[in-house]
Parts: sequence; C-alpha cells; structure tokens
Amino acid sequence: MSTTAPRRGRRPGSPDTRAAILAAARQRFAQQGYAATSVRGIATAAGVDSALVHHYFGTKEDLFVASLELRIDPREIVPVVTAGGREGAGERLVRLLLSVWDDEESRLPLMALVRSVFEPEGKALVPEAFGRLILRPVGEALGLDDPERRMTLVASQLVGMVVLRYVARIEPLASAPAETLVATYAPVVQGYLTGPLP
Amino acid sequence: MSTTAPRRGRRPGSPDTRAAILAAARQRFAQQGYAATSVRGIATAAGVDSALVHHYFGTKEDLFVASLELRIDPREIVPVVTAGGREGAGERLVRLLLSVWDDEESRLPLMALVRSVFEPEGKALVPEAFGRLILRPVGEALGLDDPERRMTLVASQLVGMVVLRYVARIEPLASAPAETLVATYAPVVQGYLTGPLP
DNA sequence: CACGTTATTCATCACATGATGAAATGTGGC
DNA sequence: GCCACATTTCATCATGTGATGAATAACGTG
Repeated sequence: MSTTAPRRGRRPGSPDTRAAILAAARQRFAQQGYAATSVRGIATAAGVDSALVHHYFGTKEDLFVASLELRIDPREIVPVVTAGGREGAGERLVRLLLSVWDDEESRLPLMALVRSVFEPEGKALVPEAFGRLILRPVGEALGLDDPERRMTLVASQLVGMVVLRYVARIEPLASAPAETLVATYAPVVQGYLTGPLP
Repeated sequence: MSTTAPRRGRRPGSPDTRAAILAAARQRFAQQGYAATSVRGIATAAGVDSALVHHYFGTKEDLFVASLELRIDPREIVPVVTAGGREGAGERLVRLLLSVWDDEESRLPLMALVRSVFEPEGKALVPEAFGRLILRPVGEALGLDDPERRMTLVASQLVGMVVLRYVARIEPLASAPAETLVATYAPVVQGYLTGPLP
C-alpha cells in the first residue's frame, strides 16, 4: 500500500491548485463571511498547506477581494434595465436580479459581498458602490423625479427579497419559481419607481 | 498626584459593574456581530478585567444570549397588530416595527440579533423563532388565506427596510421621519396581506 | 543533462483569543 | 472587631490565527 502521505515539493502533473484555492475561498467567504473564515480553513478545504495560499494571493484581505471578482460588470446591467423606458422597468429589474442570483456562479461572490456589509471592516463601502454604480445610473436614465428616494425604496424591497430567499433561505420564498416572484414584486417595485409618493 | 493604578480586590462603593459589562457587551455585539467581538474588548470598554466578565456571565456565548434580552416580549406585540382587523393591519405593523427600532434601547439587542443571522453559528435559529413567534400568529389571527406566503412577503419588505435604514444606514431612508415611512410602506404591506396574489 | 524557476510543504513567530484558578481587597452580619 | 462572602485583578494555559523563510520536489528551457 503506497502511503499517499503528501510529500513536499512540487506535485506532478499540472493541477490548477490556484483555482482550487480560489474556489474554496469563494465558498467559505460566501458561507461564513470574512471574519469567521480562516486562511487555514481555506487551505484545508483546498487540500493544501496554508502557506501556499499566501504564496498565490498575498494577505487574507487580498484573497478576499480576489474571491469577490464578479463575472458581471455592474455597468452592463444598467442599460438592460433602462432600455425600454420606465414602464416595464420594475419587471425587468426584478427579473434581472433573480437571474443573477439564481446563477450558482454569480451567487457566491454576491453572497460574500452581502455578508461583508454586516461585518465591521466592510463598512459602508459596498452600499456606497452599489448606489453609485447601479441605483443612481438607473434612476437617472429612467428620468425619475426624486431618483434617490425612489431607488432607495426599490432597493429596500429587493434587498429584503434577496436576504430572505438566498441568505436566510426562508420558505416558501426560497423555493418559489422566479416567475412567480417577478409577478409578485414587479408591481410594487414599479410603484416605487413611478407611482405617487407621500 | 494620586496614581489611580487599579488596585486589585473589590473596589469601594457599590458600582453596578455587572450592568456596565452588559451594556458594553450589547453595544459591541450590536455593532460588530458575535465573531468579531472579543471578551477582552468588552472588558476594556467596561473598564474591567476580562476575568470579571467570565465571573459574572460564564462563557462568551452565555454573555451573548444575556445581551440579547429584549425589553419587549414578542408575544405582546401580536395582539397590538391584530386588534382592529385586517384593514389597518399593514399600517399598524409598519408603525410598530419602526417605533421599536427607533427606540435606542431596543435597537441594540435587535441589531445583534439581525447580525447573528448572517454569522455561521446563529444559523436559521433566529428566523425560525421570528416566524414562529410573530409571523405565524399574526397571519393566523388576521385570518389570511395562505398566511405563510403572505407573511413572508411582508417580512421581505420589512427586513429590507430595517437593513437599509438601521444597519447599512442608507440615505435618505436612514433620516426619514417615521410617519413618512409608514405612509410609504403601509400600502405595500397591506397589499401583501390582503391584496390579490399571482 | 544541467540549471533556473515555479510549486509545494515544514517549522516557526508573534500575537490574540477564551478560559481558569489563585490571590487581594472590600462589604455586611454577628 | 471578626469572619464569611462577594468583587476584583493577576498570572497563566491551551489554542487558533495570519504570516514568513527555508527546504524540497517537479517542470521547462538551454
């Protein structure tokens, strides 16, 4: 029986260990947040010594931002929502958001991002960027009156939906088909966008 | 100059050190969550040795649950919302929620509670309790059809509002007067309670 | 094949954490 | 005033963390 004790030094073949580490990091940061995730835990999950993690990505914080890389450029989604005028905008927004979050690969970084909002270090950096990159452009492109207020209301509904459906996984929200949710939330979001405000 | 080096042993007078520790714990758990808060940090904030923290409240986890003590019995709020039938229920719910969260003293434990949802250990315990103690009783007392689904929708809007207003502190939501928010959200919540569902 | 480069582990540091037990100091009852 | 008790700090452990530098093994190029 060949004891497969991990000898040290380079291992044969060309396994993409770097990618394995990154995947493990994404997984754990998404599930546990930044503080509760340890470099050693990531290393173990990737079947690798913790020093290797530092070798590829420098510090833990560097690894975190590396794991946050989104596959979607936020600026790409703005025209998708705004094209077509303000009438169907609520529906398009809800549908787009759900499609992104329902995609397994986009979900992990997004989850880590959301979690970071609730940790001390992330501070208001993420919400600020979110507002500047998405909410404000969409609001302005739709030509809304009082865009800041309206887009914040929209965000309050969508954040609640995302948190309950994907983070806390509350039923029956978590298992509801996307189209049902579109039908449910689109009118409300549309109301926040173009309806009367008190 | 009398060197006020903290001598050891009991200190004179009768300072309620236990309460000071509890207050410091509340503050820090609410602001940073469970994992990122250290017993030593709490002790320092309370001007006290960390061993004293262990002396009064046993383990860190014990201290956490002690700091979670709400001044409001969740069961008390159910009749407040349900009394008066389903017509004004949406408005009463929003107003009650805002009044609780706008009260400085209730806010800290609630914040810690919300933060714990996003940490690995809290798991689904808090959402489950919330659903069982509040959402379900309210839904049933109002005699809704499909209470689970409707109350989850309500929760998705209210959670979003709370997260943006109190946790992330997004403007203009954070500084909006409570009554404006009642006027804004009550119709939506009422719609989820008694309106048609797709 | 030799040799520099890259991938990988080991050993180790410095540090912070949660926790415990002993010692010191005050308070209240007799 | 004495003595049991509650309150407080000190010294200390075991553990886990992020990080670094040296050593070893495979690879790629000449």
